[in-house]
Amino acid sequence: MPSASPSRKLKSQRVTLREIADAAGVSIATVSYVLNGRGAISADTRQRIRKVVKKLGYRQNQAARAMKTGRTAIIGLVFPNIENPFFSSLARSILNEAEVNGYQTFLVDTEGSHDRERKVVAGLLEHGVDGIVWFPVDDHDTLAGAGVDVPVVVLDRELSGQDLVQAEYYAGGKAAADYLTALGHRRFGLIEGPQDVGNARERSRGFVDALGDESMLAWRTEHAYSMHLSAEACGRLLARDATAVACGNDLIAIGVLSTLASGGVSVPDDVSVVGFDDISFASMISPTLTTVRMPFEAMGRQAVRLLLRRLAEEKEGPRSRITLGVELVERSSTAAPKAV
Amino acid sequence: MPSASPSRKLKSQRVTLREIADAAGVSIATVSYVLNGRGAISADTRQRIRKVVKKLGYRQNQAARAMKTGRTAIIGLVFPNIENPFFSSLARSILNEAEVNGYQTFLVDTEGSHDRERKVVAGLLEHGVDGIVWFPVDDHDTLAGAGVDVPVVVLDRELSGQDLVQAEYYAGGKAAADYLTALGHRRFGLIEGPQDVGNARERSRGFVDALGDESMLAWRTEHAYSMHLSAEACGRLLARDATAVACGNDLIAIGVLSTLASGGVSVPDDVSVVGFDDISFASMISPTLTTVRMPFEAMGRQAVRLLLRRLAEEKEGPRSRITLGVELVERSSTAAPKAV
DNA sequence: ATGAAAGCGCTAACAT
DNA sequence: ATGTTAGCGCTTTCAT
Repeated sequence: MPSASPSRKLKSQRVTLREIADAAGVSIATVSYVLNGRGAISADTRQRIRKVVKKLGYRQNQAARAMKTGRTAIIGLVFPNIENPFFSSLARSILNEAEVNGYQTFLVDTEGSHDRERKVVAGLLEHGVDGIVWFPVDDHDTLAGAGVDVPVVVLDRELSGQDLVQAEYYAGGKAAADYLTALGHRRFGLIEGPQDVGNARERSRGFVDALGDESMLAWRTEHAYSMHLSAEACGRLLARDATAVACGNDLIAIGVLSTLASGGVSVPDDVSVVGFDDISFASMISPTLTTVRMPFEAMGRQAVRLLLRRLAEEKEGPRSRITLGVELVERSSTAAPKAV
Repeated sequence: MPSASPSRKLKSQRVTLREIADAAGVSIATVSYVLNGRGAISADTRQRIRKVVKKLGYRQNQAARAMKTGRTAIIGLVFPNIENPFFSSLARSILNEAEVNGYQTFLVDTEGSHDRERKVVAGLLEHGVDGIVWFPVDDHDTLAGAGVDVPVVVLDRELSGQDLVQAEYYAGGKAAADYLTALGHRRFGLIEGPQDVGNARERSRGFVDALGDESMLAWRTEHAYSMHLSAEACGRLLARDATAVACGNDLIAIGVLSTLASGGVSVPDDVSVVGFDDISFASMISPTLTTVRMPFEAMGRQAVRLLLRRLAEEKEGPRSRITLGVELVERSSTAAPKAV
């Protein structure tokens, strides 16, 4: 055996419970108690320990803690694309609410891929996340049967059997239509978001239903998952056979504004444009965009709270569905149509 | 003692090494070896174990692993505001590079506060992150003396003694000026980003230096951390005493475009506008924005790689500084000035 | 009011 | 080629 070296300490420079206990002349149990506010510890020892903790710069080792408690105080956030301002706004509010509740958040980007959804969630599970907030790529439940054994809250998608937080898409579409018809518009164009997800379909449905008279819809086209408008959409737009165009989301609307501008069509004089979401850019561009505001802040907050509630109590029990209100924000991309 | 109950299993439903070992008729060490590709295990047992692992849906427990190895395979990402597209682009590339290397990422938003920088980093450290990628609020090193005992890579800020990844701000400013003068412009306006951070100062300095002749700078004003332009900037802009205006970043440029549009000033016919960063919106708005492209992808990748290199080898050693090139992207917000 | 001690699930020396 | 075993740092039950 090697000679017993007097100098140890070569290992981890991180201060442990043991060292605190020694320095304070108590047992590690006692230190643990005061750190976690458990047990009955005299004010005296409590103070002494607190002092040592501070002096030595002790930090709890959450990994060790997790091994005993089975809880990591980590949640996973699974998003399709954080570069999209819609998602980053939502992510921000989730991050914030998680932190307020003492949770760290793993953020993973699925890049719109089902395969990646499975893969990244597996990684999350290895790290023992206590729960997951998931914004699925589309309405497909890629996690079904993937052995996810922690609570999951789904955002904005329609997956059966999952806790859900969403917004009033249908009402939002309706609000846009009502607003436009109240302004006097009678000939509409509609550029929908990708119709493979329920919320985009609902937005469209709300809009079209509210129009009532089908003949008022001059044209309707779907926008693919890409930055720029389709040739069809551009043609429709510049043909000017509608006095107002509704867009499935603000990104589309910004593309529309851009196309219209380069085509020499004036907004809102020649045509009105309304978006959906109210991403931060909607109020920064020119003209500022009339749009239907998504409750980002509230959605993120509710999603985290719902998750934490599952963690704390009702592991089982009926699925919750929280639906939050939307609101039309009037800006300068809309106006009454010019008199014919 | 309670009667030995035949049914155990009430505890953790998560499959452990032990269970795999039992099912495969080997020791847990052997399983550990094949899982980690260590030791010399016969192809036969290896296969048998792999099969059992799959069948039982085993997942490594990273927390337990971390306790032994002292490595969590987690990095922390500390950002001022992920809602800002500049940051979300950078975040995305970091997230991606981390994952490629087998790391999970804690994302925390400091909301531009020094206090929060300290606070969130403490949280990160409790969870044992192996390293941190930090985009400081400004050039102030709030973490100095905070007892951060893991490698840190700083983005885009000038903090002494830290590993650093940044871009050629000065050259970018210069590129904008050179481009504009080559077009024939001689009267410039400059709206700088907040000058309390070095990179904004460098952008301005590069621009002004390249002008050479001071008299060519008709006016110059600073943009505060807020969404909209100052009254001063608006006045300057609409006074039209410059044929081209350079902006400290794209967000400012978008505000400028918007102000100009509502003031009836045509871009680029009446005045040219150039931004900085090339956030995704720069090419979506109208007119599309001429700007200096930041190498988001490369910066994120390099930052993570630098961090991992520190983790793997040179714990000590001289600080690295990686500076990445920028590039002017010509779009439709700039043109030669109208003949006088 | 405080302490002793049993693990949580894993890795890696060391033994065989 | 494979098994035994000692912890990693913590929480918590049970004693005292």
